[in-house]
Amino acid sequence: MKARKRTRIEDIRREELIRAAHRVFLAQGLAGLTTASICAEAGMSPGILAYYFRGKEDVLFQMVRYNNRILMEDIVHRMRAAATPWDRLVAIIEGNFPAANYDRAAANAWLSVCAAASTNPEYARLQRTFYRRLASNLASCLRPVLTGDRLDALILTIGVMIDGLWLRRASDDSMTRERAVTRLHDQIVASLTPAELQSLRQTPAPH
Amino acid sequence: MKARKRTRIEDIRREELIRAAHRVFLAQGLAGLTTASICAEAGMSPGILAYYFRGKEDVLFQMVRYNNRILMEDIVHRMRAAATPWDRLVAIIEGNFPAANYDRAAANAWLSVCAAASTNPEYARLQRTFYRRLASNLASCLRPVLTGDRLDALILTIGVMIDGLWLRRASDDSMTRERAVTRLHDQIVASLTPAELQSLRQTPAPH
DNA sequence: AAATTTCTTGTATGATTATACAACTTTTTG
DNA sequence: CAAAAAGTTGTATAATCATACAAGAAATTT
Repeated sequence: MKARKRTRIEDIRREELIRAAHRVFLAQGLAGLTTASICAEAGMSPGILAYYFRGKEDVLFQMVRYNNRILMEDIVHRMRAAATPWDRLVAIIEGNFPAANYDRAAANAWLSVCAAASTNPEYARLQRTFYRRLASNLASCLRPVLTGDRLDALILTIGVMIDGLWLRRASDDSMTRERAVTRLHDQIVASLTPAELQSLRQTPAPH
Repeated sequence: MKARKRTRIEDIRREELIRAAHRVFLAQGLAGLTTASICAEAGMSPGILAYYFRGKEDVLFQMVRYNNRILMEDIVHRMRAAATPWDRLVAIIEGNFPAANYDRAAANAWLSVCAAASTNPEYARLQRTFYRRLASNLASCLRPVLTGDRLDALILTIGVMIDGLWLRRASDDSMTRERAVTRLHDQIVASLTPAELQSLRQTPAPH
């Protein structure tokens, strides 16, 4: 009983703080995240952070994990609702450009994590995990029609273009979500033969 | 005589400081750039910076302009040495992945500027100028065989992939320069018909 | 309800860092 | 060479911010 209750409150506060950090993150990137700004967003006193976390870095890291997790869960959810491999592919693309979020601020947030990954091995590991999952999701859609080098190549191109389109968003307001999704969409269509494409659109999705 | 001499020393110091800032930048990204680190790298006292610049932001901004300028000059130089439009295209690609520089640190540097662009309109303007020049260089290679939407689409894909491949480099050491260049190269080949490709390889470069 | 544990607050401390500036040195001018 | 101007130094100052912590409030236990 004692251990249960303590654990529950601890978990609640930790999650509140992580979610508050995440809101600040999406609005201002890693640079806007100060101990004070996180606690203020959560409606708590600045001292509380040290009580529930080892320090600011601890919150930041868990917040980025949280960010990647909800992104990935959303994508998996979209994929489950898709009937064909092609629809699953579209689900991945649209999930990587959330309608409510494709803006300068979110681009900044994403880029600041990528920049951190080049310095901090823990963040780099997180990013690689994210890319591995993306690659695995893409492979599950494309394997019916592609194998070997062509499969690897298209997976890399798609992943790289997703990042590149986010990066472009950081400085170019004319890069709308629609433009990004369409460009990626068309590029994939152009990378497949009509027969391959038709096969993706007709075969039902696996399990 | 008086004005000449003063201007000369001013220009020398300014350039020394900008170049010093650029070395720190390539090694540590924008985050590593403190007034002290710049001046130490230049072998000067920390106070000197305020004498020749309005402040730290002033140096940083001019340093990024310097960075973009030498990058673009290198690309133009490579393009001049190319005989066919195809070779000019390869020159652009290779110029965007300088052999000596495609590493984690440089990726961090580049990303930190892109992240800054999402917050700071001046940096955003700089980036857009850079992309516009890249697009114009690509167009000069591709216009012999492509027009309209297909031209625009390929230009966007190439630009976006360059950035995406840099971004991937930040967290993935297995993303070598060769892999990046090859992927981009192959993607362009796959986006053109054999006839278009042959035309690019045979037609001599304009002027 | 008293004692104890858990939780929360606000502030103090120390580190980092941009900037201003007074003092000093070197170069230029007359 | 003396005076003035230009260039350079090192430090003082003030701002920002992460972290530690003492003190107090709330909840739980006995």
